[in-house]
Amino acid sequence: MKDQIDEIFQRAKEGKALFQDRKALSPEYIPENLPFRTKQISEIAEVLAPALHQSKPSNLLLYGKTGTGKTAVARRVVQRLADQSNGTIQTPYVNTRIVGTEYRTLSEIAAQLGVEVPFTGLSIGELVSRIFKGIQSKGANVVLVLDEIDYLVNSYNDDILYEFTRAGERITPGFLSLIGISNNLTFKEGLDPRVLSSLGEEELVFPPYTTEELRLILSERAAVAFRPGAVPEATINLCAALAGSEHGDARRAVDLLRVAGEVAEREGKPRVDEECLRKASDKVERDRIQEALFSLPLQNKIIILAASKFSSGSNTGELYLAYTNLARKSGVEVLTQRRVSGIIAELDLLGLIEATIVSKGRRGRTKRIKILIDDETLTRMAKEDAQLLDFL
DNA sequence: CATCCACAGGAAGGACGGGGGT
DNA sequence: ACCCCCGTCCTTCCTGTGGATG
Repeated sequence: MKDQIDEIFQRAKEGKALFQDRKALSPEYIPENLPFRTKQISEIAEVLAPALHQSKPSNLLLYGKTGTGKTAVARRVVQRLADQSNGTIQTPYVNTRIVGTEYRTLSEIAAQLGVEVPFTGLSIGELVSRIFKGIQSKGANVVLVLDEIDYLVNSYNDDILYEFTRAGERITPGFLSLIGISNNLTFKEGLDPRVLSSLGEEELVFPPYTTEELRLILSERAAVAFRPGAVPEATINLCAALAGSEHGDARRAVDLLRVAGEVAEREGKPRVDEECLRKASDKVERDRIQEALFSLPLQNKIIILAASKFSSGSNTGELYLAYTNLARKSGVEVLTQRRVSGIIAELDLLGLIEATIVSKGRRGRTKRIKILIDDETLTRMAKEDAQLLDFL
């Protein structure tokens, strides 16, 4: 018994020695140095520079896949701009996908500008005019960063962008410039031409990091985050390779390294070896699935359970029938096939099931559906929900 | 080689709940 | 008190379609 206790404490002591600054691997951390992005940084800085002598900078559009440094670069440059302006320039930042809706995007902007608005109840138009009024009354200059702007445009429309791109007419002494960040290279297609020509005054593309670049980024971060020698080079290489094969996403690479460190810590290993990394890779994926699964609405859960009855996969018609039975049995309202078809598409997007369109010629066209979740996880999900207990 | 199945998935709109302004 | 707005889920109605089959 004594040995066991000592062992745990010993692990904790060693584990503590593994990390020296864990924050350096957190998703919000913006490193002092942003490698391989000097060109983008200076271009953005040049576009924004006129702001410091009171003239409106061009609007700017940043493109690039997730984890290519768009957000970090934009935030860093904009923050410096705000610092240099002695408080004359405000730089609100909103990630439209994270806040979720048009309304919340606007109220978040308002909040960051110090404009008080109720968190619901107003019309979009009212919110927009309050924001403009607020800016106007303070005589402020604003450089607004809208992250994942493609989400906003695709889920809603470009009305908000239209308002902001013609803000010049409504804010007379100051200005409002827009930096849009998009993961999607084709999102411009759905844009109103007037918005496009204004928003796209300047454009900048962020290419994915190569495996070699990821390797350098990771070792730089590791040097800050971990005690010297805690992360062997082979681990860094593997981590870069894993993330590199998935479109050069630096955020994911860093996240993976952090989890690997936590695994090593928990297991009391003296260093973060390749095995830790592989375990971390599994864990990240499992966590993602579990998170998505457990937070599903009831109907979606029932559909997943219905899908799980077909061990070799099913199609939309079959699944709908099974779902209907299941829902009836538990006294839950039965949705239409159209809705179920929509939910199937959502579940596919979440990676919880795999749905591929197949054509069976004269016997129609449907989706071949397979669940990607093991029974054990599924059972745990059903146990969480009182209404689903019967299905076990 | 046209046909026709079994759906896919877009468009519009409705019910409902949370919350305004005046 | 009354009417308005938004977001979330759904429904209804609809047009579109890959390819085995007759």
